Amino acid sequence: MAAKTRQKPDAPDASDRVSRIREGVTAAILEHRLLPGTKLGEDEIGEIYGASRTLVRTALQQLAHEGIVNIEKNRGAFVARPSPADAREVFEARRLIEPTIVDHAIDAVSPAWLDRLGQHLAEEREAELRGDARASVRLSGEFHRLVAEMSGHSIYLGFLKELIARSSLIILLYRRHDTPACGTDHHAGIVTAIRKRDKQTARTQMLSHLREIEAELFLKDPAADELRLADVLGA
Amino acid sequence: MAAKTRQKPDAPDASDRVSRIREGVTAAILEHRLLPGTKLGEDEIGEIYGASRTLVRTALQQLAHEGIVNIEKNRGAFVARPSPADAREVFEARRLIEPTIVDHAIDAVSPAWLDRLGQHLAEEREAELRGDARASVRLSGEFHRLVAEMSGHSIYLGFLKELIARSSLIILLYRRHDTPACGTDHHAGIVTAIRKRDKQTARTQMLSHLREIEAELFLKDPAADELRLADVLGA
DNA sequence: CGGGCGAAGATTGTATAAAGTTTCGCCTGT
DNA sequence: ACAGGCGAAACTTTATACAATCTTCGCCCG
Repeated sequence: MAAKTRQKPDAPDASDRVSRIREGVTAAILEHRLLPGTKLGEDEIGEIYGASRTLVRTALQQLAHEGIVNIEKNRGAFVARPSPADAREVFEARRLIEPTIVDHAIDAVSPAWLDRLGQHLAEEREAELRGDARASVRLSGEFHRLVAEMSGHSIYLGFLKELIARSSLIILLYRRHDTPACGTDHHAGIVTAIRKRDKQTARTQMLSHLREIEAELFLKDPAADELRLADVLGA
Repeated sequence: MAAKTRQKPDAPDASDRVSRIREGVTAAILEHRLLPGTKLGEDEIGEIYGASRTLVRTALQQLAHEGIVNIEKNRGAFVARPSPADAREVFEARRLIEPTIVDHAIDAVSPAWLDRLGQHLAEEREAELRGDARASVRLSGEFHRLVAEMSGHSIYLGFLKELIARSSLIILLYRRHDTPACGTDHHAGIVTAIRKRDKQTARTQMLSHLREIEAELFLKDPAADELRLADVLGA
């Protein structure tokens, strides 16, 4: 009895309006269209999405919980600006979690998933050739998320979603050179290892991939973020 | 310039009313006063804390994001009832993260922290002797949280807070025997290893501690939760 | 006597309005 | 000319009112 005729629980963010707002803002941040420190006014966003401030506020609170938005009391919401210390923590956490995620993904491997991964690699290559930096950044993050979804481990997936979003901000703030193409080949190597169900190689590749991304960052003094932001805004 | 005269960022939940609600409900769940499946009506909670529904709603949404409350559309908020699969995921994540946290805690060890740990162990023993099951459950979780705070790793701390809260629900739902005293000695052993700055032993003890907790659980069929809930309610 | 339909009650979702806080410009006084 | 303070505007915060939805209980029909 009590048939589960409710809406599918695995579609937590599909049609409701607050999720549309949340995903819209998230996408803008992940694609580096919204810069750290940008103010996110409630009226402003509400008008864009045709929603009242109540819904906007809900979305912003969720984003704050995910760590990509800071809400300052009586001042409003701003795109987060992770400190170098935050950056180190985020990447340490990723180095801990993602190798394990790859393990699980290999356990759950299936033709459908392999198709999906191959398709994703194609999209990444295409965006690369097109020189579409925004799409490249977004797809680069989505690759890691895809592997996490594949693993079927919902808790790791939730954690990694947060870490990826923060990583996007960190890379924007602290990368040394403009290296948009960093790591496309790495992803291909990881997929190859997954295809072969070679856990050891997959773990190692994921780990070194993350290390290389972090090595590209300049995480020294806490004033660097202001410098970097000035750079971006001046451009 | 721009002196950081804002309210301390490390006191994110001290005086504002929504945090009081959130922490009140969280404490009730952690102490097993609120059972899984219990409905959390907005008016009901609002009246208890003397707050309007707006604030209650905010608090419930935060708790939902932490995974200890489920919000069903047009039906309301309920104390979460983790499935056996959820339980396995939670403990796997803890086995992955907590040994690393202990490592960091040992790096950050100081007399003040050792005092704090010793004091906590004393509280746990006292609650044990007193036979205060609620306090025991709460303190048992707080021990792990304390170690995470000690590590100074804010991301791991955030993740672990979620995992601890869910663990409390899981233990309530799935433990075999009524074993309230499970693991007090384990905690003492971990603290001893921290005192000696013996990372290897500390990691091992933490890992076996978590394994033993999970071994006490009965994570078989998905119908067990209903049985278990009926048990508790009948008492 | 059991099952299904329907209306009333209750509860949540959303919007709007009132209240409090911060910020920024402007004006005055030195 | 410049420092300091006053005041208005804009924004966030909180509360309340309205609309939509679900649940429940009673009643009617089979």
